[in-house]
Amino acid sequence: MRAAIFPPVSPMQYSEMEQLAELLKSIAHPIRLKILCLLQEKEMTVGDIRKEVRTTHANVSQHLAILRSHGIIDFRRDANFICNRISDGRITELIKTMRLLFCDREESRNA
Amino acid sequence: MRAAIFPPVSPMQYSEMEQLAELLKSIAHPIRLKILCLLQEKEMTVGDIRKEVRTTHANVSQHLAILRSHGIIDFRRDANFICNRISDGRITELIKTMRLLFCDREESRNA
DNA sequence: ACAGTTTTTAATTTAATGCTTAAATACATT
DNA sequence: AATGTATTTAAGCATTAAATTAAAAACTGT
Repeated sequence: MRAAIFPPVSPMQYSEMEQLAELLKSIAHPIRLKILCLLQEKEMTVGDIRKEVRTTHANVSQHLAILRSHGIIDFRRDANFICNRISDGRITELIKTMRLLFCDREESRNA
Repeated sequence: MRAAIFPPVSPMQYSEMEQLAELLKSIAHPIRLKILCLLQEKEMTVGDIRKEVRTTHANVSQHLAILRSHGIIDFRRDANFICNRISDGRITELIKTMRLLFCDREESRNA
């Protein structure tokens, strides 16, 4: 396999590492990860999500707030309902990559 | 843009989400992220890493232990030096993807 | 304006993380 | 075996994160 498919990656300033770590922390939770996977398919309300996740409405709402505060998701209001959706395409890509690397069977495990 | 470049991704069991969240948590720290970026290039000792990171030897060692306990890195002994290196190719891929998505300038920001 | 949804906020408790310091272990050299 | 260097471990403390519960907002329909 060739070495230079990817362009040279940028340096790694500490501030960049801090920002990236912040972002990763915000998605490094089983419920938030699940929420992001669900939102890949369609927009969903707190209630919709709660059905898939086995916790309280309040808790789902808190997790959504965390994702929102990091600009990862977005919402629109429809009457009483708040429809949440992914707002940063990079997150969609990242989730896809992670699922390919770590959730699919026995693949791409070598350097 | 086409929808089906990627093969269908696997389901999302809660246990899988938990595992993945664990893994993400272990890399979601600025120092550990920096360590992983450094180890992309070459193997390094605690001392080598400490020069790049501005913290104590003990602290670097603790962060390395966390990465080791998740099977992300590996080491070999050379006299009293311990040379650390990445042991899971999927992590290399993940780091590369993240740097492309989030550290390079102004790119790939749209869905 | 009142009752019925849906969602958010706040307060509390509990658990997990991260850093610092100091002491211990592992190996090499003399 | 004694000293020196590299690394790890352990204890203590401070900070942050997560879940639960209860109360408050935001909106709809009557």
